[in-house]
Amino acid sequence: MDKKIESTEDKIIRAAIEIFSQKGYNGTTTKEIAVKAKIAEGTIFRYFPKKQDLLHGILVKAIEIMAPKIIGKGVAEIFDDNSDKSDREILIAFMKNRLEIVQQNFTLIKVVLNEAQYHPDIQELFFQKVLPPIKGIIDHFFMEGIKKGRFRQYHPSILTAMMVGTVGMSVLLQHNRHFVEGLSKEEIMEQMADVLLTGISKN
Amino acid sequence: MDKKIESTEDKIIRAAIEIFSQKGYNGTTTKEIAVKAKIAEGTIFRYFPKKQDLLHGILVKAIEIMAPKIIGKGVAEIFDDNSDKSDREILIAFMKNRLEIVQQNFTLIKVVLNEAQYHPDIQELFFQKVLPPIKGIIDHFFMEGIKKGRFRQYHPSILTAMMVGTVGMSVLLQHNRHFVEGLSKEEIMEQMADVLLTGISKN
Amino acid sequence: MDKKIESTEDKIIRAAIEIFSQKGYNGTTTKEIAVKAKIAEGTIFRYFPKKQDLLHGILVKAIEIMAPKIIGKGVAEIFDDNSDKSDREILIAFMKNRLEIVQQNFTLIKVVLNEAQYHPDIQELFFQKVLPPIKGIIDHFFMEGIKKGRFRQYHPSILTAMMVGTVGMSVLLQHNRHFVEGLSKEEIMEQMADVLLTGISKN
Amino acid sequence: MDKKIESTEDKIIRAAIEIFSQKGYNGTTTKEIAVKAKIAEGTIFRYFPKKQDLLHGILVKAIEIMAPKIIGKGVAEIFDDNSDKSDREILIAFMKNRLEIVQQNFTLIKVVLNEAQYHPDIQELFFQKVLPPIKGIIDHFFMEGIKKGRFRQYHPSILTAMMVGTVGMSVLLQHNRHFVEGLSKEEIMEQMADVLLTGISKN
DNA sequence: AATGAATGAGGGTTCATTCAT
DNA sequence: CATGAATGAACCCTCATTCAT
Repeated sequence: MDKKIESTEDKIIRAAIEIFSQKGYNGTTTKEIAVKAKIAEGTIFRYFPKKQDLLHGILVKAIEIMAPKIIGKGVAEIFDDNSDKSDREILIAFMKNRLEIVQQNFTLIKVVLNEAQYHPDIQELFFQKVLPPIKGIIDHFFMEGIKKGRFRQYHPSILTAMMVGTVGMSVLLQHNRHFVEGLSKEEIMEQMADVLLTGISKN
Repeated sequence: MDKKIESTEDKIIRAAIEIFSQKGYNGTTTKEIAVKAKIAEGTIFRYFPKKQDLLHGILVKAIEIMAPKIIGKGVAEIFDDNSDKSDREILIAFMKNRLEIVQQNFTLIKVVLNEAQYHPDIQELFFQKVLPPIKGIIDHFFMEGIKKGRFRQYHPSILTAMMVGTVGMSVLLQHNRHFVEGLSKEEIMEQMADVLLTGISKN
Repeated sequence: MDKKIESTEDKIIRAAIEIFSQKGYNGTTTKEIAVKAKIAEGTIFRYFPKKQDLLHGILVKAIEIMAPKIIGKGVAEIFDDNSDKSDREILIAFMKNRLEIVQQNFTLIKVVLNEAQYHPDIQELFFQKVLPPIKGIIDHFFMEGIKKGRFRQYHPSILTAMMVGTVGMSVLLQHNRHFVEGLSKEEIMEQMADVLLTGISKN
Repeated sequence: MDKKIESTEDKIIRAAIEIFSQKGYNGTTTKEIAVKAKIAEGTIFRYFPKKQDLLHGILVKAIEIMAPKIIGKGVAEIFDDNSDKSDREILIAFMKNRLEIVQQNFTLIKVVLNEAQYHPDIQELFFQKVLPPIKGIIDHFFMEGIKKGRFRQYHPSILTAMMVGTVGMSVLLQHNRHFVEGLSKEEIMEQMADVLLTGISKN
């Protein structure tokens, strides 16, 4: 009953995300998208007059889907629900939650990040609409810690960058079983959070 | 006088790397490469019978160029030349050196990493020829620190992953001036190394 | 009003046969075919993904068109309708009928025979699907004559080969007015049939 | 010692004939010819400025090689040396001799006949220089027979055509073992000659 | 004379886009 | 609205031909 009510536009977007993530934008034909979406090739162009427009549609979709998860519930939930937890537990919960979100929307994120490299308009949208709120929240998190004297005096954006880099790496590690052997996804994330936290914390 | 003695094959490879890094493999035409290399389009196919073969040529080039830098001089230089330095100074030197190498070969690395996503054979080569030696060296560095009791008991590969992620992020930061404002490349790298080191070190 | 209802596929096949017969497969461009068929070049590839496939399409067409003419009506008609005629009249009718069929489909046959030389798959199809039935019928005709004591004891396949060679030559003679001067198509065919018949007949 | 003294031009011609006969003129690259002739590709163009010129070279070669065999020795030899033989023996010897010549120069003849279809200048040369003498000789042979009252009153050119067609078919039969089973090359030729002779002879 | 690297026009083929149904 | 046949520009690639060595 989920598929039945999916609009034609959504079917197209979904198919496009999936194939773009596998073959890249330029490596994907509109025919392939039509087949995966189970519609006629011509139908795509009723919704997205140019193939390019599909990328914009995807980015809009990405913002729609991820914005609430990242901005809305995410932060409040973690910090409020865990107000009685230690810093370590909070950071780990925070990073695990991020990892979760990224992994759930992996193909979507992959497409956006990959194509942003080559499409200046996508890039611009990404740097103006997508990145700032995410960065803002994490920056804020670290700034609070610094202000409250629990974290050392680093530039918050650097800590944000490191956390993003760390979470990013841990995502990539999930896709490369040989890199770290013998540890579960959770354990990896925890050890990484530990290193970060120890490096950041005042004592 | 530099260009005069460059072989036709090298001219092609160089042009291909440059344009692939800007537009991606599938977004680049052999015509564009020919124009940039200032040769006839047909000449490309004397050296690389299929466009695909250009990617292999690039990967081979990448291995040729970077292998000595990463494996050879890099490690010995830093650790031997700095044997009287503190851990902090060594790690910073190490990471800065890495950053330098990555930045000097940024377009080349960008192409390889991007296309490895879509070309299984490139991916395989990368995971079998390129990644292992790099990972081995860094793993070794951290294992030594752990063995000598200076670093805590983390899984070395996790520390490697974090360092790579950190260096990777710092490269990206160079290309996004808005992310961290007010700090130089050096300062960013140093703060990051500091966080890592503090997180890792025993005391 | 004839052309209007011709399918795009048939238009392509027809144009291809015509140009292939004039310039050979390798001497013909898909562009030329498209122009002659009055369609866009790209359209050809909706029906025949590879240029090669055009040859198969033509061979299939050839079998479709000629099989009924050769196997079906041809034999029955001649032998049944002429049961009261002399051997000479039957053979002449038979050969004339064959000549007619070959001449009507001259370009088609020319293409198949020419390209069979260079395309093993076409060759195989020809020797397995096209030749056997034709040879079978003619062999049968001569075998009957031999069995009934009207023809001498030659190997039937040799007589078939001679008849085919003779009809083939007479086709070529139509295209070379200088070879036999002063005789009509009918007279040539009749004299040839006469020679054959006299050579074959018992008395 | 045969190859050593072969001129570069002859090496090219020989290689060209061989490959043209296998792949056709348009299906053959000058590179392939160069490789088979064991020379550099550029060398071909010193002798034959255009690829087309190779065909003329081949035709000239064909005339050079075959003219003496067909016109000169051939006829005299057979008729003089066999003056005490029966008509049947003479005709068989004649046809066998022709068959021999054709088979020895099969690739050469194949190329000329095939390409004459598509190259008007080759065609013209063939119909003006090659065909007439051959036709003339055979016509003469049959005319003599008719004049001397041994052969019936057919148009000589028709008999020539049939003989050529018959010899031609027998050549093709050599390349198709399945057509006539159980008979040797000699037996086939003899039976064919028998049919022709019986058909032609007066009693 | 011979070489073979370089050329570039042109070939087969792909694919985003249009449009009549 | 949806379809899919048709389009043709542009792509990758081939190959006859040129020319510096």
